[in-house]
Amino acid sequence: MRRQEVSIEDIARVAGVSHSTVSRALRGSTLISVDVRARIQQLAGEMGYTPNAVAQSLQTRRTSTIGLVVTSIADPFLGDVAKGVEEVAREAGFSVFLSDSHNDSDQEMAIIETFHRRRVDGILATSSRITSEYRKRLKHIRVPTVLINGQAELQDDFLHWVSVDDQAGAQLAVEHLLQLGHRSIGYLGVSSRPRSNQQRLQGYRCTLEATGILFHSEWVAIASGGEASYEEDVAAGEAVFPRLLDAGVTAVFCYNDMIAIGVLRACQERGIAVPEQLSIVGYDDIRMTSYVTPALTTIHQPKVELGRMAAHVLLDLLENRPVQNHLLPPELVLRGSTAPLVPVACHEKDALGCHCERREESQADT
Amino acid sequence: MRRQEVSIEDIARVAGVSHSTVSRALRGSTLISVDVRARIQQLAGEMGYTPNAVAQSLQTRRTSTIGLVVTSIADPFLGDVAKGVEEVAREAGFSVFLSDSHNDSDQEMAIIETFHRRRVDGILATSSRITSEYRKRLKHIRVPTVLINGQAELQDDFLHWVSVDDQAGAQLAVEHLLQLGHRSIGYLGVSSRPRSNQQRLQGYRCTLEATGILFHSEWVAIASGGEASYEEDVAAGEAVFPRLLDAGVTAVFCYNDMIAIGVLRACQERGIAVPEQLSIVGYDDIRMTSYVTPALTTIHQPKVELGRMAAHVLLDLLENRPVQNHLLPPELVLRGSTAPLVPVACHEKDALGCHCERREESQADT
DNA sequence: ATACTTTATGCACACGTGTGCATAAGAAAA
DNA sequence: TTTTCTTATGCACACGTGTGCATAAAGTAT
Repeated sequence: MRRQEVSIEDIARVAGVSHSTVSRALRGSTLISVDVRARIQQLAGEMGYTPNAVAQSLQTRRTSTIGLVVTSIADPFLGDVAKGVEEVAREAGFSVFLSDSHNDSDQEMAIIETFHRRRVDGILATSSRITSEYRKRLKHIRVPTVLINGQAELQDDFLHWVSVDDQAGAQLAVEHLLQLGHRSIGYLGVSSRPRSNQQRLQGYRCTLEATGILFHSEWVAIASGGEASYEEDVAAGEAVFPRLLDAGVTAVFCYNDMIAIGVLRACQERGIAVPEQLSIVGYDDIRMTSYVTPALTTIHQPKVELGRMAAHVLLDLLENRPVQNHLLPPELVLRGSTAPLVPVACHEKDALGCHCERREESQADT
Repeated sequence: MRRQEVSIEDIARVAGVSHSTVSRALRGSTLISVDVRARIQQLAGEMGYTPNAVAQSLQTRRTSTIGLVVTSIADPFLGDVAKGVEEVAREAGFSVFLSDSHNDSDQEMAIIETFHRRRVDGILATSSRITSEYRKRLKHIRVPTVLINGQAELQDDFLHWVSVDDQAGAQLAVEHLLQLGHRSIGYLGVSSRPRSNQQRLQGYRCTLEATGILFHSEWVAIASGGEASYEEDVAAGEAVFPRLLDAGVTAVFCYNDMIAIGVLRACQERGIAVPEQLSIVGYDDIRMTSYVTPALTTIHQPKVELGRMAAHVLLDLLENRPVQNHLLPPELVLRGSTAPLVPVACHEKDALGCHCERREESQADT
């Protein structure tokens, strides 16, 4: 039923030569005389020859293929990363296997196993939480691997990585809020992505302390979520935020943009004006941040660049070029969810101050 | 450097049998005696054997691999579709090659060529604009192909497809607006995705005419965009909307959610209250629609389901099962961007009517 | 004991491509 | 003409796996 593909053997038969000659001619070997070479190449075109990459892979022991594991391809953050990866890979003649782990370690290991079975030349994993047996297995199969924004501490020399500097990002966020005059700044984190959460919390804490502000544990709340989905993050932000509010913060730095949107919602429900009464800083700079009201001030992660960089490191690794890990700098993006702190004695800024009194009335529905 | 993988030949040597016996034992063939079978399977585990899928593919002439072409993996719509595809594929033991065409026909053809070279068992293409030479080539290489929300008219019997019913979606949108009392309803479309735009326009027009409303060409505006990116759509909506406004529409049905957000922005700039003064309906139901203000009423496309369904059709095709194309039903999702038309003489609905007076004040910042 | 069936295994080839080595053909040198 | 060197080509094997067929071993029926 399925049409038989034409092989170099078929071309050889028609041209009256051996398959070796055809193979060499098609690869442009100078061993073959120019006229024969030209004739065979033309013939290949006419006969509609398409090289069989599977056979080539078996022979050369290289598949020109990389595996990309993501925690969720429906996550726009990872969509951007994947775009960068695919772009660089394709340019270098590589194809990309994509697989979605649902942020589950077991599934991720199964995916790695499949990739290994398919003899991918290298593996890229995003936001991966690498367990110890996982690491052992990776070490055993010896497939070059690069982690993107990895969620594990890495001391092994066989695992490479490219990440955005979480601590620096947190510092940018907190410094921005400090500069606006805020002194009671909360942090709203998550437990489902332990490492980056830890890093951002660390950056938050250090920056505060460097300014001489004592660390208040009640200013920090960690939402214990499951598999890190979109809707979950919003709900988590919405649910956990009141705790920080009770602690009296005037600004919140959120683990990511979706959490921040959750906080934004909680504020809308309670009639808290953003940014007049509360400043909010998100993290990631997903597209949505430009379109919510108010638009979110956030920390930009270079997502596509992250993917590109990781792919480059992996390709270098495959060519046995020297490589090094990369820590990319995040950037502060100013939008509309942050504003200067209104002084307690508000004699000069009465236009803003008037919001404070009617905090509890502007609530109606639900 | 790279460790040598263990092959069935290696296992055979250790077990003192031939590689054929190992091959059969590992595949659970009853030709091999139970004890030998068990011993070999155990041995394979101990030696860390991982079957070489490349060699298997060469032999069986099946790669258990499908190629997925998307116009942009950074588009959250396609991210969802990809998720559905990957899910079903993996469950069936298939791996997915992902490639991004940037909505460019030439690149898409190049990708198809690569997929063919890699001998994928089947191809899935999303939102693809299939040119005639493209179709010819697909027909020639005879790789089973399923189109997802394809942008071309299809009469060939070798091309299969799964789509969401655009015309029905448009009908839902327009009927909803009619029910709210609107009679001057605009359509804001795009030229970069001709087929679905045409279908939605058609549904819009038919529904209006079925209600006895004449078609006004000045109620329709088509934004002529380039490669269909996110930001472009918003800008297009924002730029083109004034034309419809001048035509006097009280409601707009938009080609997609991003266009609708563009319209929303234009309204904010001009101090037009949504939904009190203008109703807006989007299309796609991307996640963002829940988080903008007001939240967008829109037409939901079952994105993940679309991917799942397409993958199922493709798998059926590969198993030579009878298949049929699918037209999935869209759904209307009611949110906050649509409201009843305020009657010209507004004596009964004064709660809404009062908004009309302060149209021009509610604007402050740039 | 012989002939026939059943069971378990190996041999050899196939899938399509790449490449080291031998060699035939032709050219150049003696 | 013979020898040597160059150039172009084919032979044969390799990559790792699956499978039709032959066959050895063991069991069963005559």
